[in-house]
Amino acid sequence: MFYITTAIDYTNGSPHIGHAYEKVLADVLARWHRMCGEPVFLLTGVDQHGQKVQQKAEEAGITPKEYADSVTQRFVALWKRLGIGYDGWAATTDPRHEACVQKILSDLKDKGCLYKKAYKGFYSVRQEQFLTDKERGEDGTFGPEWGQVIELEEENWYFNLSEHVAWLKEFVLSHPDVVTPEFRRQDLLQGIERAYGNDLCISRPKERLSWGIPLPFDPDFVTYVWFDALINYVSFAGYLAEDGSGLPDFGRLWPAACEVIGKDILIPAHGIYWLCMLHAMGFPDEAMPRLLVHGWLNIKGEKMSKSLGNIVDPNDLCDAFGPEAVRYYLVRDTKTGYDSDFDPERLKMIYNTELANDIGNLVNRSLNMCVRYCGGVLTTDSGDDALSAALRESLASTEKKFTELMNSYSTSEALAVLNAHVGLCNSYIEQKQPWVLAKDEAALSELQRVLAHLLESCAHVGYLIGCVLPEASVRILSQLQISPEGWTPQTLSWGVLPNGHTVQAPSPVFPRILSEEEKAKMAAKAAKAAEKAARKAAQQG
RNA sequence: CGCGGGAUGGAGCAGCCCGGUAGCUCGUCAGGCUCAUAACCUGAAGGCCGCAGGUUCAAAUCCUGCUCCCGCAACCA
Repeated sequence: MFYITTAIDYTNGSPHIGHAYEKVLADVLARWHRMCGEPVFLLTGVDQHGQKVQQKAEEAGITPKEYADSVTQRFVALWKRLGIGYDGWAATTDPRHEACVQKILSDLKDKGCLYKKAYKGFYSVRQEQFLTDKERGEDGTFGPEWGQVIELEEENWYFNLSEHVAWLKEFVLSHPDVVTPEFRRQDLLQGIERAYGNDLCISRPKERLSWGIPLPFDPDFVTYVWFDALINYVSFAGYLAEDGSGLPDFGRLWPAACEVIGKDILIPAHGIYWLCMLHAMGFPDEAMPRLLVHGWLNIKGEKMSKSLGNIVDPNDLCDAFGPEAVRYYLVRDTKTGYDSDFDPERLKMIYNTELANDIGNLVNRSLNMCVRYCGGVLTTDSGDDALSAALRESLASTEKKFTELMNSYSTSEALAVLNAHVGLCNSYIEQKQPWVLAKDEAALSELQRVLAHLLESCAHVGYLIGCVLPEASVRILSQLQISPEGWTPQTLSWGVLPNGHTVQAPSPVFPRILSEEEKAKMAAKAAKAAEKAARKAAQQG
């Protein structure tokens, strides 16, 4: 079972391109493993509790639940549009989740992992949070942004995090694959060093924050959002679920093969809190999840933020380029684990070159020649030659590399490898010149062989790209008149298109996206080329 | 010396771990082709691989020092 999760998004604002990247990445990986024949469960959702949601709701004059639900709708709509095929939806206001959180809290309290303690410190009334020395200005005072600052003493519940840190360090040291990429694991090890001696406050007094899950053993408090949110990975996998809850069988899913998160929430949330929580709950080392940490999409080298006003709405991109172009761009132009620079011009460039010009055009020209020269009928038993053999070898090694790269989350490199085979096919066409072969009856078998090699390649590429572009994959395969039912990347081998197979006339799978200006430029270029050709023809006679 | 990431032809990146003609995509220029989505193929120009030292027969690659950019430093994907 490949159980993959994403971070659940906080419902205090609209989804942006960064949210979309994480979900697309997870969806691509899920689709890949599903293609490979593994049972897959993709869980995503929303984190609906917490102070910011409560505040936003108050500003809007509605209840926190109403506010969270309205934002949730925007996420759901975007995931639908982007084709995120999730199997479970983790909304933290789901009563089944709340019940699970409360059970876990009770269990931890029974085990002696939780205690109540008074904390005294400076508190900002306006920001509703305790302040530490970090918030002090250079002169040692708290700045005006905090408003009225008072000294406050407050009781809260704490999780004995510090008692699990030694275990955590040992665990992370002895399990190199717990965090991908490796340099993030090093970050985590450093973060762990800073975690010694500090326990985690897991409650908020109700008079300050009412929008949360009440502590089962102390109704004056609600659960701290992270403690609530992290549990989604097990609660929606069926942990401690009632019979008939409709949740999956926990034993089948857990541990998560891949929890996809952003670099900002590795430390301390996932890398420290979450793993220690699981350890406290009694999960053994073998039942710890694996974390895949992705980077950020920056905008022109700058961090995306509301204050800079450079937030990119994925819906606008879908309007302009289509959801699948957005999907392809996100996993193609981002090296998994690292930051990348978001640029709509690059999105368009990559779409036009790799999808429209390379793959799309290859499918189009191959099908067209088959229909035009052979009535759309494929002949696969027409001899062999060195170039064709090389093409078959390229395809086989491409599939092997693609598989390895996808299994190690390297989506960008995997797509590059696939594209390289497409390039070879286009080069093969130039060398074979099927339009010349078609004029020579004696060359019929070679023509048939060339077309068979091209269409077979199109079928394989069209199939494999399905984990990134499910709709385009269907369009390609349906033009090839073939269904990938029963195929897996591991068993895919030469000959999926049988002798005598018939294909249909093509229509562009990836129409080019050009502005009026670019179209004019293209036209000028074409006119120049035509003029030159005419001049040459005149010279020759 | 807080920590980490990065600095490679016009742009974006790979190569660095395991030293030995500097590679890819886009762009530019020239040629070819005409089956195709004004697409495709071939070739060329363009880089003293951030700076300065060192090790070596040989360094983008190893070592030392320095400069600059970006992020993190307990709750923004």
